[in-house]
Amino acid sequence: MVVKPITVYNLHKQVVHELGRLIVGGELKPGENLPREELLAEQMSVSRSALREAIKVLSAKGLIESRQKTGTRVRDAIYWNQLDADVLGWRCALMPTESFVEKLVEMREIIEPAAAAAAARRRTSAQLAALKEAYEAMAAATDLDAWAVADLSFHEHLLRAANNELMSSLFSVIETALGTYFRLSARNASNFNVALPQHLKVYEAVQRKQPEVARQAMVNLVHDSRKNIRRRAGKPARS
Amino acid sequence: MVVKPITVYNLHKQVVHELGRLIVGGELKPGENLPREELLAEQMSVSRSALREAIKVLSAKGLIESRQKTGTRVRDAIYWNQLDADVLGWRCALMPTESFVEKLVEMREIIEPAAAAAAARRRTSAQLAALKEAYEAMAAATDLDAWAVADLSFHEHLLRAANNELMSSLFSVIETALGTYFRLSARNASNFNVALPQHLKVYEAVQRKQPEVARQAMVNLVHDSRKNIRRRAGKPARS
DNA sequence: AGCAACTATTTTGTATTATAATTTCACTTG
DNA sequence: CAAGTGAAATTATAATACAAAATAGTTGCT
Repeated sequence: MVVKPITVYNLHKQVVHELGRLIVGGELKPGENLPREELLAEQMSVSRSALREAIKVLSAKGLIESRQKTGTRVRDAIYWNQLDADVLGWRCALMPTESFVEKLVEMREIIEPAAAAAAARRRTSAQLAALKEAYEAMAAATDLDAWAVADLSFHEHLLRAANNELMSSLFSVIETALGTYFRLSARNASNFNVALPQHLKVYEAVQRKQPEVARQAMVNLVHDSRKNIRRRAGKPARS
Repeated sequence: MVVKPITVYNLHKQVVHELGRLIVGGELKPGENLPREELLAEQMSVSRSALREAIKVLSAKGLIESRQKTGTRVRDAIYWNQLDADVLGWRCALMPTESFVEKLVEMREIIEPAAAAAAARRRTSAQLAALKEAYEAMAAATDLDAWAVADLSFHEHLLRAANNELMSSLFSVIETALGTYFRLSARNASNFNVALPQHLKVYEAVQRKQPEVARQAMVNLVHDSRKNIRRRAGKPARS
């Protein structure tokens, strides 16, 4: 049985990730110049064409800036597209400071209650049904993995029910980034489903179209889950 | 007097915008294939190299997907990077539906009160000084333009004072997008500064480090400004 | 000496061509 | 009819040449 073909064959993507990590990881500092294209291409053993495709992508993400004669230089961090999935991913993987986790959690705490309220106002019956299904999967979960999957599904369906693609897009980016720290929001294997009643309250408020009730229920939910995250993230983040 | 040199000289960027607009504007529908590179390059009068660089950028934005033999096809809208500044910009320029403006405004109403609260907790004295300066510029404004500039500056400094780059990045994207509809949030030339007292309340709460007061003041502010936006955007959005 | 105009140089931007890799699809063969 | 086989189409990569822009240096003029 063959493991996998994986002749990557998207050289420019590899280059994007390699350079992206160097920049976000701080090995290439803002203001610094990249080697000129011909050299860099040789150093990375790719053609200038492939390298340039990568450079354009990184420019689009705001990480670098090219000018003739001057060369290609790393831009200051304030210009980076912080909400780009790649940029955020590199940041999480390479600079997992406790303060940054806090920022991600803060974003989640801002979005989710608002989304719950919006969902309570605007959810369709089909979206409600999907949310119910996710909740029931959570209730039926007997192990941590099943719970985690259902939990994520619940929140995704809730966000979708808010009927604002900007909101769900933001949530998905944030959630993916947070996922790199802790696969699940549950405390441990034994009492993973302590948050079930809180999810029920959110669901019921959305079902009954009570925005403020839904918001408050979600505030309580994320407030409790923050405590868990603190406990789990505290040690590794400090190291 | 020469107007400007502007030998654009970033062909791939032009191509990005041209194709991006076609896709987001709906002229190229999801599932549809672009002409193959050689043809498309000829149609747009650019080299295949420049075209490919553009294609890579659009792929990074989630708008298209290339595969050998199959070709390059437009992806479904759920995969688009909705929070990308370009994508959002095209969306605003090409599909200015009233419902989409509502979504943008909703995002703003979620972020800004949260940012005000965070700023009240974490602002440095330097950030407070910058905020004060922006407020004073608003107070001193004698015409609409000056007011608008100072207003934007106030909100930007507030967001920066929240010390969460994800939050300020999101705000900047949203604000830019909203800017395409109405250059300013003021009602009209005569009473453009009615919101001045509300801004003062926000500033004072931030100064005194009262998060909940700051949040509530900002809620009131954005709530009022929403009414203005409705009045200004109502007509053109419906047409 | 100082300033302006020109020139040379360096680096990215664009174009062109050739070849490789991948995937689909039709076709063949057992 | 199934499984493999090969041809064709399209993107992926590479290599090369030249154009444009911006900087730095140089020259020449006052």
